[in-house]
Amino acid sequence: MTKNKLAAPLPDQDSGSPGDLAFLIAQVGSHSQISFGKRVVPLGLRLAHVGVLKAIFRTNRLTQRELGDTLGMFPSNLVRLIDELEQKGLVRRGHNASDRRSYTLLLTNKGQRMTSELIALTEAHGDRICAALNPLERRELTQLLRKIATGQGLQPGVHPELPGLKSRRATKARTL
Amino acid sequence: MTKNKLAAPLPDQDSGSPGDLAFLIAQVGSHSQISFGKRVVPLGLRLAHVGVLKAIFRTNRLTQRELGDTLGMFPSNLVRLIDELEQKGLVRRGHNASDRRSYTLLLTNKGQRMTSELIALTEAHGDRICAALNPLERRELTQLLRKIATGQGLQPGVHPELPGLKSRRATKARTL
DNA sequence: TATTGTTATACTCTATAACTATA
DNA sequence: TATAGTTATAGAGTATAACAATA
Repeated sequence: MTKNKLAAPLPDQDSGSPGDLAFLIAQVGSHSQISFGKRVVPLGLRLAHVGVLKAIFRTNRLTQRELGDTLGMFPSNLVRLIDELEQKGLVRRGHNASDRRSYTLLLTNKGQRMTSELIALTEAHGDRICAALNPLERRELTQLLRKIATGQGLQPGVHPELPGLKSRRATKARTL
Repeated sequence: MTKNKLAAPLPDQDSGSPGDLAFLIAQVGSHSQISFGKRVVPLGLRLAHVGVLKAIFRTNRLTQRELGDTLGMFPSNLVRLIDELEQKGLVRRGHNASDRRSYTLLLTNKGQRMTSELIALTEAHGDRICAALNPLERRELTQLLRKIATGQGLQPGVHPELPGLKSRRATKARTL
């Protein structure tokens, strides 16, 4: 039998201090990401796949190396990711006439349809996340977060992954 | 020699749609988390340690099981985390008179000093993250995010970890 | 019989180094 | 000699099952 001696009074904990705000940002952000990750599973994709598809969709004819630099991923890990997307028939490695070492990454037709579907899914997801906010509030939130993002030098469209804690590589990234 | 044929025009990408907002939230949130994680390394801690210390600090005399439920962690993984904190002399496993199977987790004096230091660090961190916002904007942002957080049913003070994608357990969590 | 903390282990993901084929 | 992609593998982190002590 659990005692459950309903412990200790709770100190206040979101007093509106900068620290609490930073935590709140991380908390809501993480929730948004996890929630989206779940929505994408029925399509047979993981979050990482989505990032790659989006990047290929936006910047056409990227090389694997360029894609890795842009997303801050290791080329070695990108290989399997692209392999998987290729096996699903979403991405194609096109041969490069001018440099036979490298491939250019292309979306197949199926890949383009998938990307469209992902965009729709993203909108639906965003709508649920922001359900508590009216249109004006959403615009305000967007502007506030954009200010932070540019202030912090974040690459638009690139989601920094967590384990990058160790040694995130210098990113000669191009802008997406 | 890299060709670097500065590829393809860039479609617009933060048009302010709900999907873009959800992405922006996740992006800024992830950045905040990574950045804080780096700041905590010099103290010899990882992000997970901080979460545990905070939780023990807030709710006194928790049991490992209770802590695990609250944070949504597996008891097995909590063991090593507590081991590490105990080895650093920050946490102590106190014996429980009424149930000799379980321990109650306590902060040592050193652990309390560390927690104070962490709180100061958190404030400094938040201040840097929000550097681009004036006090009024910070209050606005806090309120907007709080609306989302409560709307989404987020546990105050509990940061959902990413890999929970798989099968996050039903949390009989108590409130922190 | 059920529960707390633990151990051992499988699985996934990230990071590093070495190899090949081109340049 | 350097670079693109690949392979193999080390290293974290997360999840699951089984066990000893206690209830």
